[in-house]
Amino acid sequence: MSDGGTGRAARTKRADAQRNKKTLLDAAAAVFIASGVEAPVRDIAAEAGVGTGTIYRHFPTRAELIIAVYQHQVEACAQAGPALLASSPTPHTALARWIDLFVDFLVTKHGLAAVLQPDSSGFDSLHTYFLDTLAPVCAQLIDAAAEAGEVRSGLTAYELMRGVGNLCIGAEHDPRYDARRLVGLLVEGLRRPHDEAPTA
Amino acid sequence: MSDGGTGRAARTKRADAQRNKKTLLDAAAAVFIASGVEAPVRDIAAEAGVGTGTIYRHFPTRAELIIAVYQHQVEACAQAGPALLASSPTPHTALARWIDLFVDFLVTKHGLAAVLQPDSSGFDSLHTYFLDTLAPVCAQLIDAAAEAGEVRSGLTAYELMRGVGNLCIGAEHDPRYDARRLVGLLVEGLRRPHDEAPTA
DNA sequence: GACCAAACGGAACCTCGTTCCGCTAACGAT
DNA sequence: ATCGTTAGCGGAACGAGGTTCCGTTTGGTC
Repeated sequence: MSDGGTGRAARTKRADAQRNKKTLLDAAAAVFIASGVEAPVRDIAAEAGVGTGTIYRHFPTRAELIIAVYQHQVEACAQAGPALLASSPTPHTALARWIDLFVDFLVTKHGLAAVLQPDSSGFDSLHTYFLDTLAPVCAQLIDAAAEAGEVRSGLTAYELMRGVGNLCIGAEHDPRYDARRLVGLLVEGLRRPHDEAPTA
Repeated sequence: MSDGGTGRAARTKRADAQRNKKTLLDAAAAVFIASGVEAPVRDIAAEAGVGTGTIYRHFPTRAELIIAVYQHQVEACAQAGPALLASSPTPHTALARWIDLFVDFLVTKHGLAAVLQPDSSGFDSLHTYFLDTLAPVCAQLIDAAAEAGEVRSGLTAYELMRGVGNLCIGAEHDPRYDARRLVGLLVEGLRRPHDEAPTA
């Protein structure tokens, strides 16, 4: 077989390529922390000590690089959903806590929220990845809360995720704007008034 | 005196300059409707049939042009505040209606909301203009509602405006995302629970 | 050690905001 | 009506950013 010595099943990447990919991810993470997610690709290349072409060989687009950098955290957030549902007193509390997690994540990554929207000039893949990963989890929490009669119905998980994401935009450099508080209000508004009839 | 014939008090602009300014505003408005607020300056220049330099003579920056185009509507929105307060059954209702007005405005202008954030690469003036114009009105409505004991305290008009603006981002090309609904939820969350003590 | 495709680096390209500057023509003075 | 001044104009040029291209380097194989 043409399987490389290191190799698992199929075609293994060349050693320097693997090394570069990791170097790039580390460099990108560092630059994102230092300069925000909107940092120029060239800066990341410089930090990693590679040419710009190398970045594009590994990540077809800036958005893919961002996805790769945050993938683990997004997945961790997704996995926290069921756990919170199990450990929280009520589903609405679980939902609120889970959203807090998400907000903390977004708010601490400079500029990430801003780039989460569809058609943000080629950032569709980012938007899609985040939403595809997290919306199902969110839906599960919403459904649980709805079944418990704690929230109004009619709001989709997609909408809620987008709303929360939007509220987090620009929170990082503006001391006058507290995204957490607004998200809290939104989640509070989601709560079904006691006099309102359940849908189910 | 060096006062022009047409002139009011001081130096009057040349006739062609005034004409071009109006042409530019019209062209910009048309292009914004057709292609969104993010349309390239060159497109606007082309639509108006002038060179790009001409745009910059009249509007030092893209943001200033956008401000000029929407100035009337923003001011109309600001003026609607007191009127709504007078004509609505309760201050919270007035606030909700006024915010609806603002949301309708934002949602119908493709991409406007997205450009309303601070440091959106040189769009600070836009952010400042919108907030300076509308936040005081919003504050008046919030205060009235707070005095009536209808809303929680602690949220600034600035924060609310930014939150609402953020929620409107990207609402225009995404049928799955209804900004109005989310803003409605937010305003609902603002309502003070009946069992909560007033602050004042 | 030689060969070859995978990977690399970075110049080049495109778009977009903004600036610069030589030319045009509006307008007040005569 | 003509002239001179200069506001105003057009669009080339610049810089920044994402992405592509291609000649060169190099890891892996025989």
